[in-house]
Amino acid sequence: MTLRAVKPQHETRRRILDSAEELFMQHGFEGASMRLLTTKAGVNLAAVNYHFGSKDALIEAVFHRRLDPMNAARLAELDRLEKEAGGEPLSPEAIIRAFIGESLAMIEDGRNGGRNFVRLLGRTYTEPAKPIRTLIGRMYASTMERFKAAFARALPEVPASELIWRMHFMFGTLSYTLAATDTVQLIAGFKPEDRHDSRALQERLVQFLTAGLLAPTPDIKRGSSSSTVRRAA
Amino acid sequence: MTLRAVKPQHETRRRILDSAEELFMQHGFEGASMRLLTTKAGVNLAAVNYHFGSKDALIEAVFHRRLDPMNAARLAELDRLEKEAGGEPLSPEAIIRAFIGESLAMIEDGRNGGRNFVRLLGRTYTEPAKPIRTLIGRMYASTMERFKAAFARALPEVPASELIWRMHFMFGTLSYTLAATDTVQLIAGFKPEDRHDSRALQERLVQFLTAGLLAPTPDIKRGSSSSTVRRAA
DNA sequence: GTATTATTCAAACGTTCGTTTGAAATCCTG
DNA sequence: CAGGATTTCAAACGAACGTTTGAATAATAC
Repeated sequence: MTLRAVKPQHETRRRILDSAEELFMQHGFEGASMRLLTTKAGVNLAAVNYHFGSKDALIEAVFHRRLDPMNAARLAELDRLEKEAGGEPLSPEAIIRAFIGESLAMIEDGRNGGRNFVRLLGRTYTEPAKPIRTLIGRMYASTMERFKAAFARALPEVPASELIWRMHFMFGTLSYTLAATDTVQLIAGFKPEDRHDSRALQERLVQFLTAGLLAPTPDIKRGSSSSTVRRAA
Repeated sequence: MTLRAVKPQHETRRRILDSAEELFMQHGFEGASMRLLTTKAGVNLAAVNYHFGSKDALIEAVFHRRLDPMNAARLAELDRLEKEAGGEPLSPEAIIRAFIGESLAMIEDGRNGGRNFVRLLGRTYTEPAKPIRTLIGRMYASTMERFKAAFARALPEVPASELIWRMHFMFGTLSYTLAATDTVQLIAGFKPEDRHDSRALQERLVQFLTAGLLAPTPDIKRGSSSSTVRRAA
């Protein structure tokens, strides 16, 4: 009588991960209880402990499922660009696009939960719990090193210490944008149709971040103006 | 025998607020339990409910104590600048300084808990819990409207929709910087002495944000280049 | 078709949560 | 210094938390 389709190998695991992704995003890690989570997934309460071991292990699994491929794609894109450039340093804008492109494309993936994950990710950068912070730090370490090197090659005149701050700022802008664009609305006036248009959002972000990255640094006075920022329009 | 000094009117309230501020920052709102919180404050477990009514009311009180004066100072500074300019629109950089200056100065206030609050604030912008989000939104509404108007006057050539996005990006950079500068370290290489030097941080942020705000917009082609960002150095 | 393994399930575990209670202690006021 | 209001305190409340258990069920292998 039950017309259940063919049951994949680990359908239960996938259902749990999907629900966890969404509920962690909506209520936070502590706020999303096992009972709420398993009920939404349509599985038994004990299923999480059986398949993942613990709630903490489930949190780890949620991040590994999406973040590992995402960072791999970022590195692959950077590799592709560098191969294509044949030894020449890349343009800062191209590096920025390689980094933010992968996460922004996920915003449009409302069906498979990619959008949920991207918002969850943006929130997690400011997560207080230390185990989660170290987990995220470990998962990003190699990717950040590669991009830092790419930026350093593209901007040899910018001191390393300044570059790290600029990358910090850029990452913060992306993080906040992913997390808060359609939740917190401190500034009234957003057109709703803009929120999920990842193409337009990407262009806006690239404009903003590229300009910020290339802003004159107060320390080095190689150009004409030392500290004043020239108007663009 | 007890050599307790003069006990102010509401010493208990203040002690609770200070502990809550720090523990909410370290462990999140749900992770900081009443028992941990009251123990740290050196007060009885029931004191929070007696003085504030509930944990949620305590959270509200934590924000009101600092955020109301902070936003008032932002508006006062903006008023002062506009009076000084006598009808002329302000420079974008000056408006940015008026907005971020108040929160950055707090980073150096390690003794009175201002630093704790600023980090807590940065985290809260991506807080999942809806009551907290609406609370923060309400507390920022009028300030954001005033700054939006100031930016619009300073940048008449930027369309309103673009300006809102740029403000969104700027606020995100500030928020992430406040929250994550000395916690999450995705990019290795920070010099520790830089982290609490609010003066240097302010200059770095102003450079970055001003350049981002003034970046060429793809829509309007008033200047020479349409979309390409000119190198600054 | 039976034996073995993997998964699901309802129930209960001990702990911790935010809150309430009523009496004791302290502080103000007249 | 007496008396009333305010604040503190130890104890307990019911509810919700993550996890464990052992039997029932489903899937797989021989």
